[in-house]
Amino acid sequence: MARTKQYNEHDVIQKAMNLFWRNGYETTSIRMLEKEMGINQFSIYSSFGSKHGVFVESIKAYKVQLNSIRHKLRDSNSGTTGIKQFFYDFLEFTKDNTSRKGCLVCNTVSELGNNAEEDLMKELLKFTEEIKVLFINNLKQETTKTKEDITRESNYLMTSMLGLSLGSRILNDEQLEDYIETTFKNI
Amino acid sequence: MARTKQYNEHDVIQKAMNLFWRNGYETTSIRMLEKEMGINQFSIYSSFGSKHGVFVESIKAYKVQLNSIRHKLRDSNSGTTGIKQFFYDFLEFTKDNTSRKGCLVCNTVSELGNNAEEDLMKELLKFTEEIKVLFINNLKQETTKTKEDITRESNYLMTSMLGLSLGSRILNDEQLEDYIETTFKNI
DNA sequence: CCTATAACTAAGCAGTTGCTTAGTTTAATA
DNA sequence: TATTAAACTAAGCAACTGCTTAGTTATAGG
Repeated sequence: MARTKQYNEHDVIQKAMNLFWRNGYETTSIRMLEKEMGINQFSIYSSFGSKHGVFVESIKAYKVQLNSIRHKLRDSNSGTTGIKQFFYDFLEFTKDNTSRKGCLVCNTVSELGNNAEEDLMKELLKFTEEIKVLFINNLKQETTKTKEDITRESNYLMTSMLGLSLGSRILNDEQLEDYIETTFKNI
Repeated sequence: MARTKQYNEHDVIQKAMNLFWRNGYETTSIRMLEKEMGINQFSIYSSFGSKHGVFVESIKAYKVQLNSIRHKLRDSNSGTTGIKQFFYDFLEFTKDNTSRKGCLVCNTVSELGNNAEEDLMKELLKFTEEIKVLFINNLKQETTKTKEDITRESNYLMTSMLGLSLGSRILNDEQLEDYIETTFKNI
């Protein structure tokens, strides 16, 4: 016996996520979110509780969006070739007009660092671990690799992704290709 | 015929730099700088003009501080071995008690991204290019490498440093060692 | 010892931050 | 159709932002 919401929570979080992705957490104000999400502050707070709450939901939405390339990696059966393709897929994924905006999770880890709330940081690092597990599974497809190789190379690849994320924001296509091609010469 | 400054501009910038390094640019407020630098806002503004001005001077101070390991790389004559040592030296350089705080330049590029003032971003990217030149000079010491190898691998190493910077803030020593060792396996 | 001038203090500026709340509108149900 | 509870609007809150300025203090040179 009451009014119905005039917005869809999923839709407005998608818009919030894109704003956070472009600007980072701190630089994105509630007023900016209001405009981008197209709803009043009251609605933001009644749906998500706080700016932090909007961000947590945005991170969840980001993970879902990343599933397109994550599942491709999960389902690939070509060892390191599949991982290399994931690196290239990621570059496509982060494209934003002329430039790239990196990985939202990596950007956030970098921006908030030790100042991030513990729960949030835990969630962000869990995400990087999940990617690493996918790397491990693909590395296992390479029959020549020992257990030690796989541990070492998965740490290598995960950290390389951090470099690719920041690199994607400031380097040109040629430099990025050099990076990816050489990265996979070592494994 | 007037009073003398009660502080040394070099000293207070050193303190400001450490605060920016730990917290990032946006999170560091003038009030925090006041406390850390031990001088009044008036003095900050009369010496450096603006918060941005304090930051620019802090970046300069950072570069000087990095000279300790940068000159070691410049003067090394052992090809990729010298570069690998630079990676390890960097880890030592960024140590802050138990954790590491990454590279101030990389952190800033990541935080400010496209929102950075053009001059500042130019200065930051110039810095990464300078490091790349040192990599190139060391790669040239490897007589087997072609010109194309050197271009490709210098782009690779420069981007790998970005990964090391962010990685240093969130990974443990074992993971970082895995990363560095694999990075230099085939180059 | 004066005096002029720069260094300094601390209060205050307008604008922004995340968040709240009093009052109004809407629509599903009785 | 009337009721009622949630959705909504917009004004406002205290705390903070970068920065300024009126007024005080200290000191190098005359």
